[in-house]
Amino acid sequence: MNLRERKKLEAWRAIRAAALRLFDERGFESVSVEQIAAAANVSRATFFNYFASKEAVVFDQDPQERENWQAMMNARPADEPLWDSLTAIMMAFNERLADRMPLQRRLKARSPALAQSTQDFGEQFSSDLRDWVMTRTRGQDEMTALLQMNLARTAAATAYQAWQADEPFDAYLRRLQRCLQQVGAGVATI
Amino acid sequence: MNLRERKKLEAWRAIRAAALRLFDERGFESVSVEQIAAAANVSRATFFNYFASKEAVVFDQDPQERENWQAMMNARPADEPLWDSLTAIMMAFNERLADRMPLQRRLKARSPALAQSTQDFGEQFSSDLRDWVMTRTRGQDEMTALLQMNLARTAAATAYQAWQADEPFDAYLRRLQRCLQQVGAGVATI
DNA sequence: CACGCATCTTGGACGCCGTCTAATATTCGA
DNA sequence: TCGAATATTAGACGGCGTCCAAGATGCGTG
Repeated sequence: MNLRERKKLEAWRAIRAAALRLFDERGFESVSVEQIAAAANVSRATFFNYFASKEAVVFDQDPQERENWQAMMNARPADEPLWDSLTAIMMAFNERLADRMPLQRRLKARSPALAQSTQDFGEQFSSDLRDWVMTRTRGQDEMTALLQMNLARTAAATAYQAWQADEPFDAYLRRLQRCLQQVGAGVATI
Repeated sequence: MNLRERKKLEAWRAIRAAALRLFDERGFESVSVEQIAAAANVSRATFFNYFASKEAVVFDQDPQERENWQAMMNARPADEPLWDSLTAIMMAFNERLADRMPLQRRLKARSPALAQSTQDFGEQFSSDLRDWVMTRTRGQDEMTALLQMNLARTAAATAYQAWQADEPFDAYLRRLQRCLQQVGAGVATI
């Protein structure tokens, strides 16, 4: 790793750390990008060099995390049924969010603007997942593959919605597992 | 209906009509809220009195439409399985979008900012749908109800994603039907 | 009709976001 | 060691979304 690359990663982390600290103290909307930049000892322009928006600093993943999940995807055996791969990938991805998700959730609860934001932890992950699914199922029924991928994401979204304020992160994970199973088994009769 | 209420509806429609026309001519980002307001003969402040954001003017539904789908939801028989109700509601809702969805899609295709926006046609609809589902399944397994609702939305999202640029609206509707059926039947093995 | 009241509209100002450019600083490769 | 590639920065800009106080418009009552 270059000195340049090391510095980049360091700057990225400094900005995000400063931003999350300030957001946690004062709330998302009461902190301006200028204040974040100042706290991280960079200029406002540099902030936007690393993050596309103020919301992105809450949702973007550490650049090194990306390599992790990409490796995880590629490690799935090629002959595994797509849905089994998807559930395994989704569970593993979410387990790794144990430390960041509660904070992100607290911020969302306090700030409507952030909650409304379409952005999500999934943004980058979903993009990579889509690529993986597409190469994994090349030549087969494309829409069904797309559908299964979206179903896996919906399972996560539903478990997240059902996550009560006072519950620990584990409760979310257990619900995610249950949602994935339910979806795989077909719609229940209610 | 009051004169006041009639004027309100009229203003809402004038603003939206002007906005969509301008967006279609010049693209979403090249039209400012000021220009929309001017074209609709209202002030900039009035625009924000009717629409919460520039994106909202693309995605919000006509106030009268809302009564339609609410009536449709409440018309479902109480003893119908939830998933059957959801598929019927989702199909009927989407059929009514025949005229607006192609335009909205064209705008999205031309403007990345709009495409990225988390907003959706579903925004208001989903909120009402959620309320309907919650009262409809009161006392039963809440998470499963939530899950089914989200699955129906995912079916629509997937059909939308698979909608090729040159296809007519009907192709989207047919795919939506197929997605709903597939989800109801359980995940296929790929 | 006349009046006061509620609601809607409007201009103007404000803070902040996100983009851009041109100049400067830093690192890299040779 | 030096030129090329890349990162950082200040500053300016347009536009979005919010706010307020003043004026206009429709409403129910006497």
